[in-house]
Amino acid sequence: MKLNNVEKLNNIKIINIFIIIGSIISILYINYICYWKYFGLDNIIIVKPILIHYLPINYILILISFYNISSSYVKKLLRKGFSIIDFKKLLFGIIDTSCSIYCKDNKYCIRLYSNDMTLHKIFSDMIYLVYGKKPMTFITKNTYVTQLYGKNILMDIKNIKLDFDSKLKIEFVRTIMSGEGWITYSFVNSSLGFKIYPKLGFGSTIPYEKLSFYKNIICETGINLNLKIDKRYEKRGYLVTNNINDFKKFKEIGGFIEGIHIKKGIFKGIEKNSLLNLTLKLAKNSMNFSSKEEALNLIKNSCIDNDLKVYLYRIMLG
DNA sequence: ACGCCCTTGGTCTAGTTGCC
DNA sequence: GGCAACTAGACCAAGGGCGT
Repeated sequence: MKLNNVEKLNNIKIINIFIIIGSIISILYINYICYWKYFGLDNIIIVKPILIHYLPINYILILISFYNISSSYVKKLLRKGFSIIDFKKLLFGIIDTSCSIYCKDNKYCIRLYSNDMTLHKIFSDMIYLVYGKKPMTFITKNTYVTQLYGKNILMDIKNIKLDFDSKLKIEFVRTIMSGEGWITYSFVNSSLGFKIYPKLGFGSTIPYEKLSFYKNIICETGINLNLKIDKRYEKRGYLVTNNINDFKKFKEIGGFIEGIHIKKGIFKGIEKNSLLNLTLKLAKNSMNFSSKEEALNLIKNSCIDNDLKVYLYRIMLG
């Protein structure tokens, strides 16, 4: 019997559920023989240290299984009824904006660079779902790299006809924004103190034609990004807005994919959605700070609190 | 004319690319 | 996978438009 890729993903989930149940049973059993069965008996001294030694393994297994089950974005889309063709279009967005293609001797290497594991997991899951290939992810000095050799995959994706219904367009924008989108602040020292100006943008030193293409698609979801040319390079630039209505609209369509973090800069490590939510919160009350440090501390602490809440909420939901 | 604040664009360097 | 060269992804401060 040949399983299709959706069935394989579901089987991985079932295996992980078994690991969790098995781990919980073994923890309960170990606790039972350590603390109840042998409680008060002489051999507790021999039995207890050996068995307790195995306890962390069970907890680690549970954590790994929860992590495996919760690679949720691709599965959420499957549940929403996204087809293989839809996933191919999303892959086009990821490959076209976030990946590099290295070609030599008629071999095509597709590489995704990012220090955010969530994006790698989504990319790998999508490739596996659509083409049945598991890309290899490895760590280099500063970042993770996911790569696969696949001329056929590349040709197939490059030739895909890019037409979207509104549901797919929104996920397309969320996907490319999660890879190449950025959110940050300008800190300006005014007479009233330090003021912060949020910026929501896409890409950097991207060729003009490609920028126009993505500007239009993003615009069709109600988010107006302005095209800025970086004069250091020939017809290259980025998209950016500081209009809070565009931030609101982006939040309305779902914002960045959950779990995507800022790659570098002063906000490195903060979840992009946390900063987006905080920006919308701060926009309601114009805030001045006595120093840049004060502004930075407030932003970072608020985002870390929010990340923690989201994390605890996810654990509660299992 | 003044000053606030949005916009522009130069600069920096960590992350990415191309080659091995 | 490792490494050197290069550039993508911000960062930051000056310019200039606009309201008073």
